[in-house]
Amino acid sequence: MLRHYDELGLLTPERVDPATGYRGYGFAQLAGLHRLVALRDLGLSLQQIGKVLPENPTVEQLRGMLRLRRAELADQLIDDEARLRRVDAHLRALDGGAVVSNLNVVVKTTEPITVVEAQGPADGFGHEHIGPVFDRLVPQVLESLGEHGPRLGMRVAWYEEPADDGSVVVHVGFDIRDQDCTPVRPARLTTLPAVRAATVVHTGPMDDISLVYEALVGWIESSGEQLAGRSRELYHHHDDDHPDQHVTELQMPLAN
Amino acid sequence: MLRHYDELGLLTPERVDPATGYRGYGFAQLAGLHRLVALRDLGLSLQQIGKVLPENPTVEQLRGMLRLRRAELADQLIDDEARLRRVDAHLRALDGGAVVSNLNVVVKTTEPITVVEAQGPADGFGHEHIGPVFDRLVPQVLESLGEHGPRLGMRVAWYEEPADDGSVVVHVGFDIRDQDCTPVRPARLTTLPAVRAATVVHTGPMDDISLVYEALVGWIESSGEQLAGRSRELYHHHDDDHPDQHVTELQMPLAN
DNA sequence: TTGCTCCTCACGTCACGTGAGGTGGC
DNA sequence: TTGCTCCTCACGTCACGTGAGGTGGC
Repeated sequence: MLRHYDELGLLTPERVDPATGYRGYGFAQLAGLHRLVALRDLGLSLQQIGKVLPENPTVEQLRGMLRLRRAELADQLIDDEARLRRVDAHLRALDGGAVVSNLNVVVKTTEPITVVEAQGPADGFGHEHIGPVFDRLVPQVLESLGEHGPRLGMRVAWYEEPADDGSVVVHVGFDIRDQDCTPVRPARLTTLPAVRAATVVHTGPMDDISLVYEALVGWIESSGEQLAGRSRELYHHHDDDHPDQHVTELQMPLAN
Repeated sequence: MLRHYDELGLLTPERVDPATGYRGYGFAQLAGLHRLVALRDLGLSLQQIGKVLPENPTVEQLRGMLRLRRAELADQLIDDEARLRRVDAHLRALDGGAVVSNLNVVVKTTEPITVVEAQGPADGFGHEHIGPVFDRLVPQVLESLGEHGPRLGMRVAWYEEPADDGSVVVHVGFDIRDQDCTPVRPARLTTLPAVRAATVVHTGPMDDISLVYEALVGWIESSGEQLAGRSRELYHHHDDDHPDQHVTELQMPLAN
């Protein structure tokens, strides 16, 4: 440690034997070392310490550095508390005998997505209700673009708040990246904003998706997070001939 | 990031172009990447992740790994909270217009010290009371060792709880490291146990020491720590001809 | 022919810890 | 002569990020 501090010029030995190179420290240096260690124990980097150690700095400089450090520590505490709750959420999910493959919930901030979309009502959330509505809406979107439409990317779906009778308004669209596009009639352009969301990637047929929904909702509750807004489904890869290879991402927006 | 994971064998591309070396990933790999990222976000190392990623591990293994991580995180939270309080204590000391040179309080666990010591009463804590008692006790210790005593190290002093009239029992001794020694009569062998303590190094005459005491007590209070046991004074370097070069360390034991 | 994307090294980050190989004074 | 302490490189840690220099396909 002392060799390291010598090398960085933070604590130069009082004397160095010219023949052997032995470092010799004086009693007067103990206070300097002590201060160095004190600052290091606050989590300051040696570079920062180097700035305030020798040229005795103003109280204002010290205060500024400590305030900065205070803010960093406070942020880190918040992050680590959230991390701890996420670990707990995974542990509880394991104890609950996870139905869906576990340990794959990621909290992330999504990118905004611009989609051409159409909407329509369904009688409920079940696959049997939603599937036919998709089959009706998707052609609507494609037709709205005419001959020279943009190249369509990933399919995306989301749902409005369900009515009292359980019916929901379904939205289906396609990512168009940054291409220009002016869809007609029922179809329209929508930009899904960036959100912080709990996300899961589901591989397999859509029949299972309700289990994934349940698991994700349970995970969010036990992680101390709060749902804020409607879920999104991203169809990264859907080949109708191989439903077991479907790759779907579920995103549930979180408060904050 | 993907290159790094490929190199570590955590996520091998589905296909690599033999001519160009271009990495190609399949949709089926998205779930694996997602799980990897999920585990990384919990703060697990890539090495740990490597152990549970491919060979699908038992729930017990996963639970063990998460429990371990949980404990690490909890410890880290406690440490960081204490660190934050220390930063705050320094900030408050700065605002209070620190009398003694600041930012040099270190919380550390001391080594045990074995000393030959003698004790005697003083009328109070002031330098004027303590000084003469030292002058009387030190020769007592030296005489107790006879001709071939151990080589004496650093001088150490500590104090018993003061009586109602303000008088205190003063202890003075010398570090004998690991040498054997059988002192006679009033002097005796004492081992000061290892303690967690808030410590300050004071450079200069002992007249100032009461200010250092005050500052240290204030710092401890505002750092959220608690005093536990009597202070110690370590006289690292005392040359009577140069009192301004005295190097004294003050140690105040803390709870925990 | 010009961009563009992706490739492979190789080095930097942060605060040391840990050998390897060597040496002066007891 | 044998230990002992201290010395100087040099490399490893951890998860990538960042150039430098190069290349195949549009």
